[in-house]
Amino acid sequence: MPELPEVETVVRTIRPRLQGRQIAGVVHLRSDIVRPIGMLLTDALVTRTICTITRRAKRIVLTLDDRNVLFIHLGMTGRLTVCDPATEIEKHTHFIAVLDDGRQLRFTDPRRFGKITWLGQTRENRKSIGPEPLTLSPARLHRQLQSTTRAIKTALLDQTRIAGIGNIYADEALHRAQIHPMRRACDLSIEECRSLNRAIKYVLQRAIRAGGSTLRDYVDANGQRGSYQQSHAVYARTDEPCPRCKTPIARIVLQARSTHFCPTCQPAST
DNA sequence: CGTGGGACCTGAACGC
DNA sequence: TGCGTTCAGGTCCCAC
Repeated sequence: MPELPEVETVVRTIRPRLQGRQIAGVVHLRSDIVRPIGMLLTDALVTRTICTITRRAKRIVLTLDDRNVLFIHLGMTGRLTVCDPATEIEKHTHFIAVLDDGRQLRFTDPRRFGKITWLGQTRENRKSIGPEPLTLSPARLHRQLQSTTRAIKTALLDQTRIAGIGNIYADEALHRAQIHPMRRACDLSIEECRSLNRAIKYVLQRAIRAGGSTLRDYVDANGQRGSYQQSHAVYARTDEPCPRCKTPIARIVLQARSTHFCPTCQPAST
């Protein structure tokens, strides 16, 4: 569900409620969403203070006062909320941390693609996560795309190449840069990479400003929906007119993911 | 090593 | 009403 802008929005809305709070208790309702598999976080978390809450790609990063680190990945349907203890516990709530102010941090995730990963003091992540798109240079993007013949859309979804872009923002950025999603990544010129880099930053920043895109489940830590879906040019707009040229938006399936583009603005060959 | 395809889950929307 | 199918903001694993 959540891509970089949604995760960033959750982090920004949850930070004032979490930062500096001490963890008073932990409830595991399902331990199989924790990595290492089945680890109980009680001993690691209780009496610890949450120092910082930040984002790395699509992961939420909690740093504790003992310098240990916890990653939270929301998967497709994960929600992280801070609520009053009297609030009814939603179905599919898998983990609760009770805070020293009495409120509760709750992790809810119907599809269970989300995970809470205990990193401890480990600095590096097993599989390297690619560079952050908001601070990426056109030259670096070009380099990241040079080494693969896969479709550019597929390359943008590869989190080891660039981290944080998902199905919505890949389609939106490619439309803005006027690049066909099936073009080979290694065939993009430096000029096209410059344009794509600008487009990626533009859509991600605009989406963050709008609080993300809510198509189904996504809400921020206060339960608020995002509004960027209203600005989508192509995503989930099959057959609607392209906002630039009015050609009906096409939908194809690429890597089992639906892909939306304008056949006129995004030509298959240059 | 790089790549494509299926697997992992639940629930909402739709067609019959 | 009810049942079957399809689809969904994401990775992960496993044959080629």
